[in-house]
Amino acid sequence: MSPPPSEETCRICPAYELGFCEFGRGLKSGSPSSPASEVYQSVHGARPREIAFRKLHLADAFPIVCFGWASAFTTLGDGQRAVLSFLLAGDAVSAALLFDTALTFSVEAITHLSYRIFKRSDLRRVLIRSPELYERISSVYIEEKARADNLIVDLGCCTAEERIARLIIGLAQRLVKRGRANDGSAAKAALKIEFPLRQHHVAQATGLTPVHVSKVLRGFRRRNLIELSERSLTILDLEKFKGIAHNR
Amino acid sequence: MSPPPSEETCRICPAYELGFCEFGRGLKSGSPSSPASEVYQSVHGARPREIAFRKLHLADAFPIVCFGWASAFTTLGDGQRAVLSFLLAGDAVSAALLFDTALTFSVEAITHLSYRIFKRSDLRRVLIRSPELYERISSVYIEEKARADNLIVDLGCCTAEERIARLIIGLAQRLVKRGRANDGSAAKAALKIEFPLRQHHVAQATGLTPVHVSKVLRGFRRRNLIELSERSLTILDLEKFKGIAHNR
DNA sequence: CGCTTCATTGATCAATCTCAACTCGCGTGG
DNA sequence: CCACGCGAGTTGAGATTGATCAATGAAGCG
Repeated sequence: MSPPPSEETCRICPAYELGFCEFGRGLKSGSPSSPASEVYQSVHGARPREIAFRKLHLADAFPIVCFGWASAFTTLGDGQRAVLSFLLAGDAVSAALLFDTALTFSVEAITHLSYRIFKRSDLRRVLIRSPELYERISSVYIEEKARADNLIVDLGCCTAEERIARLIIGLAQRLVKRGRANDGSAAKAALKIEFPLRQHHVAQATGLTPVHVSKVLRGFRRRNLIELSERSLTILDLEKFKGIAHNR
Repeated sequence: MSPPPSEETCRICPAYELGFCEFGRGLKSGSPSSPASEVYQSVHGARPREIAFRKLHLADAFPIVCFGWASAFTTLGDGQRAVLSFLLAGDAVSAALLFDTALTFSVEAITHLSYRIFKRSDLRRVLIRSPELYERISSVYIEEKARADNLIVDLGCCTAEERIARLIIGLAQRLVKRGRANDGSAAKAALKIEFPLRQHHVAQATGLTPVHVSKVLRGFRRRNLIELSERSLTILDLEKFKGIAHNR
């Protein structure tokens, strides 16, 4: 069932020409000693709905997403899933994997996915010598933690509308930062992004029911706040939409 | 209003005799070069309800709690608070402070609090040379992140009863691990811990209303699951109580 | 002694869930 | 080519959880 790891999927990786990927860019250009050559890395792929990594045990690997979307989730006793975060191209699967072999969650491909696996042991060795890489990894950790804390606040304090709006805006901002969507500042009002998430993904990430997600999204559409079709989403009125997300 | 930093509060720190504190133990004993002496650290205190650290900007500091309980929280636009975690003696305030100067949340003392502030720049320098310290800091990060992820799952999937039970059990386990409460394995059934949290703390940490927390706790007491008085909490039937927490 | 914080309790309200039925599109096997 | 099943989304009715509002009492503290 699992597809052969293919070089091909990785050629369409948006960061292919930059080096390894978003993350690995620093390895290639930055430091004088060019530590990139010391860090073994291999390419892998996964199809939609395939589990790329299972919770626990993951040997000497530090994987980074190069193309596609994935969800990091845990399964509860009754089979219910909780999504901890969505992984986009350029995201490390987990900063914790630099320090520990055990992954604390599972990863499922949402779209076709391609990722590279670096060797943790190599990476750690290089990390000590390369201040630039050290900074890069620090910022991976910091952003990861900040997003987790943010989600805690959302789940603890926000209504369904707010949670969903914040999720969407958060994803949009991450895409904009990576140049995968044009900032609303130019077109002012509208902001269009790819959006391969199903409603059940949104539900699992916001702690809501798929049924309720459907109703809230329909509400957004009826109020002409967003447009949603063909796996892409347009925020029609960015200001007003942010207003919903930042109510409190 | 802020109390003078007092050496005295720190003398009753349970880890006082071990070195600096739970965390600093490794600095003193482990490495041959005894890097402890290189790391500047100062002692501080805070009274109940005092804000020990405010969100953003915190210079060259890496603080560690030596005595007491504190809450790490963020304030929303409307003044509402969300508690991200409770800090116990031996906890670093935030692993992120090793990498970045900005604290992403505020910290309020719940009980009388004493903490030590290490210099991040010193710590980082030592960190590179000392594998033991490196491991220690790694585990701080990993546990911090695991707890955050865990809370996300709780808030996303659990009922009020489950959330509160899980919070209590989580705190009990942390105290047991530090030898601040005797594991239920001996006494089998009951487990008594210090519990300085007010119901509004529990509410902010579980995303519930203080009113509802009161009702749930009363329910626990009426069913003889817990006993709660004088700032201490006893889990009367650990098995049954865990059953409530692990329903899903 | 009076103020503030904390906890409790009941009545009512609102947000979200649950259940169920239905549609649509798509891929598969006959 | 068609029938079928499956996953995804929609919609409505009713149930439930937890929020809100309000009143009260107890405890701690200056």
